[in-house]
Amino acid sequence: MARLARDFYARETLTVARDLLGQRLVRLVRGQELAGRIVEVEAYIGQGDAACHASRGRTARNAVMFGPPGVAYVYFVYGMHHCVNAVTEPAGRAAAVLIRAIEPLVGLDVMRRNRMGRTGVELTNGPAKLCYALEIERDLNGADLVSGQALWIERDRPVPDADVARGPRVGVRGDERALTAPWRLWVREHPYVSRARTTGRRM
DNA sequence: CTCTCGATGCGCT
DNA sequence: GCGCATCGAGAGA
Repeated sequence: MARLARDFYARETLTVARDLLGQRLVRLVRGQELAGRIVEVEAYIGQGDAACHASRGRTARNAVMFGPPGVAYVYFVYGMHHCVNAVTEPAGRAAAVLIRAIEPLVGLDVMRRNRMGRTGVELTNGPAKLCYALEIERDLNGADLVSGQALWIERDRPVPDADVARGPRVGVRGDERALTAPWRLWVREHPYVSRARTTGRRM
């Protein structure tokens, strides 16, 4: 399967987010391939987006968002979890797509071990869960998804418009626009989409 | 099923 | 010090 190229990521973030649905996230670890189909994403769009880590300017943590597209932005949050993004738009514009859920396709036995014996949707139905399953940690921050040998995205099965659902992002803080913008995209009715919490979530 | 709450590291104010 | 782009255990219904 063909890897997504640099120009795929260089486009407008919402377009990239929408087109990432259905594609295959691949991780190579200890010679073993782990892969899953992307079924839920969120767009974080530049310094004007109050929920985007880059909204208050460039720092050591968010630096890769300001760089070239097609690079992994991995961050550590809540003192124990990692989340992974694909950097979008031309260098200088800080934006990225958070990968929130995948459907496991390859290496389920390894993912199960990485998830302490959990199975089914619990393997990868959340942004931190999928990072545990695929062994994605901060050493992959800045990894090149286009030419790297540890993490990349392949073209798989595009999702038709009729199957794409949209809504507000999960767990974000910020201004009214950040809380209400429908920049979370997912595959409608897909079982691996993360559980939308009814509390602790602001809209 | 729903909801609450604690864990825990670190970048930023 | 504060507050997180979260998760999972535990309680209650």
